[in-house]
Amino acid sequence: MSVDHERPTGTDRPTLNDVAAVAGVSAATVSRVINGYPHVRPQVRAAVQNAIRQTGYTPNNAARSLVTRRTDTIALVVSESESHISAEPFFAALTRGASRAISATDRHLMLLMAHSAEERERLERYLLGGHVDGAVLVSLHGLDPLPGTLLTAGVPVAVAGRPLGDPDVPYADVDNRGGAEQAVAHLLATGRRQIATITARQDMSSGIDRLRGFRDALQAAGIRPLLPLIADGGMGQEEAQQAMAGLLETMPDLDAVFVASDVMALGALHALREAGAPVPDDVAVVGFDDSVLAAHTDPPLTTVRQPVEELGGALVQLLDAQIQGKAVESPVILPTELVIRAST
Amino acid sequence: MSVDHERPTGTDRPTLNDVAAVAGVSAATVSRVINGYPHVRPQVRAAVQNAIRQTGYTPNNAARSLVTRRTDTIALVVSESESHISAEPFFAALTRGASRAISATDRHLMLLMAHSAEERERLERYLLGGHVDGAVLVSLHGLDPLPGTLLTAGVPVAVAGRPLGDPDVPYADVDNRGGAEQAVAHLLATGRRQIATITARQDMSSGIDRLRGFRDALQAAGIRPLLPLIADGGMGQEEAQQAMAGLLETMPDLDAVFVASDVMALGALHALREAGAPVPDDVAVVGFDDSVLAAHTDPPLTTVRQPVEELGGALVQLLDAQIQGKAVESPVILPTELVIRAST
DNA sequence: TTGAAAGCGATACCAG
DNA sequence: CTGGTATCGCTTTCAA
Repeated sequence: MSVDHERPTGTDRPTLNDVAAVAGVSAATVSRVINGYPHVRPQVRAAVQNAIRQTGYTPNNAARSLVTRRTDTIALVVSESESHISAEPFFAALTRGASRAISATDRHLMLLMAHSAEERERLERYLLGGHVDGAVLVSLHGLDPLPGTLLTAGVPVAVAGRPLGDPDVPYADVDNRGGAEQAVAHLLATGRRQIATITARQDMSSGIDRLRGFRDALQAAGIRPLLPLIADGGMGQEEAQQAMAGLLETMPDLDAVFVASDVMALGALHALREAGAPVPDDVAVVGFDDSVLAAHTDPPLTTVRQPVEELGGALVQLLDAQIQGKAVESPVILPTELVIRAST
Repeated sequence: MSVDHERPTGTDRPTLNDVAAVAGVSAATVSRVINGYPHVRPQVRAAVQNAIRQTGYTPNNAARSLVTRRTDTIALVVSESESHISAEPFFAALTRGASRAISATDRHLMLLMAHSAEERERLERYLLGGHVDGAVLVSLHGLDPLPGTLLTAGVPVAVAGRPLGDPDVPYADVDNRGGAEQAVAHLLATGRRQIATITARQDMSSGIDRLRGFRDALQAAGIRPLLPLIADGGMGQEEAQQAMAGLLETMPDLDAVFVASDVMALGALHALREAGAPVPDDVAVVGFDDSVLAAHTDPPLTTVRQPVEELGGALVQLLDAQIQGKAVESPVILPTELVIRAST
């Protein structure tokens, strides 16, 4: 209960030597106990563990990392521009999954967001500086050179979502193509034939793959998707709403639409309501993501659920393999699942 | 392009000495340049900066931290149980705000989530172990002793949301009470008089404060809120829906309801639709949060916007003050704003 | 099985 | 204004 001489911040934390003194052994032995080195007499081990408890010792990460050259830290890198409102649930779930996997291996999660070009540069320097044992990269845009740069510098990398550029970088993704196929198959199974799609931006693999799945499913059913049935929905709800309105005008006998995201599907629902086309009686609607929105739209939205949290875990495993020098089996593609609600 | 002898992870990064050698100065001088120490000749400074660029040098954090006893790292601590879907946008926005503020001071953000009691303990040890310069605590439950523990151990702490326990811990919060008052004032201004509320769980300050604001506003208007007009909405949409149904039964001449969150307000809207009570003609509804949902409900929801991203920034500032030994002005209460839509 | 001692890379004090 | 050097706390040979 000494009150005077309070140092700024826990200056007086016990060190390895303090523990060693209490246990009556050398610092080296304490270190061995802490790191689970096998050849230590049980008695000594016990004594050391006692001393650790008594002193309330915690290893100093900096000192440890200085000599081991490990940081026990994994970076999760998020580009700011992606943190659109609609992407937040995705980001949150991915983070949760990654966090869980990271703590399971007794490491820590550093969250790196670039809010500007300048920070983007700082971020790159940091990652190259050996401050983390690996990096999960989320939401790369177009042909971002970052993964390649890191890999050649020897920094383990795992990318969320199929990267558009280098196909050799380890990545994990949800089965966007398969999900789209499921959605279309479901529409076909319920008797729809004039099926349109509203696509998301085609500069991300998810957008591309969902469109591809759409096409594949129709082709497999012997239907050639008509070009006018493919509308660019941009990213947001409003754009999708306009796209839907456009589709209705061009193709009045349309009976179903597969929309590349739930938020966009919401826009489509609005357009359909305005046009007086009942859902699902006139037009069936399928979204993608199974976001919170989906259960709450009117009518509730049939959509494709993607295992985002698992994706986070898979990405960490991809890093783990690289760190441990094991064979990396990339890509990891996680299955999606159709969630049927009232809109179809 | 040497392929053999690939060391595990960038083992051969340049050090301070390498830079010093290239620049033809001592390591001490290089250090001074890096840390912006003023008394260095411009020429020398330039030479050093050149050498840094040439060598691609990045300071080794571990080594630096070992001697400075700073980590340049701020922890963001999230209790797992809070990461309900409905809380995700809050969490995402807070993180973004904190991240921005943290990088502004050239530090890094460590994201710590406790997924179990065991991990919760590990987390506490970690924080106490001096591995971070400060911790932002999100979503404390009830009377969590963590902030107190950390503070007495000399670890700077900032809590998101008014903590129920120790009132002396530095915290920042949005003006839940004021927001509720605004909401009720708006209802009163539009002629409503039979105003009910559906509260959120009363084990978090946000729930308590929103109810308090509701009461205060009515009292200020000379209306004594009738007890039957206060219904416990628990947390979720379903519970709120039931609560709304109950309210309608007890108080059939109700003309407005203030609901403690948007998700819960959605439940209320459902109940009202089922009861055949048009919104806002029969009953006006106000939510809280201005979440993504709010703009998309039917009708779009009047709600209270809270500056969550700013909250994240404020929390970091609170830590900053403590780290720098300046006076900490806590609490910081950020203003809320009424967003009027079609539900009122 | 254990101890002694040499660093890991950067900072900061003390000379000069 | 700049250089030499002790030091931070821990891991890891090398000997014993």
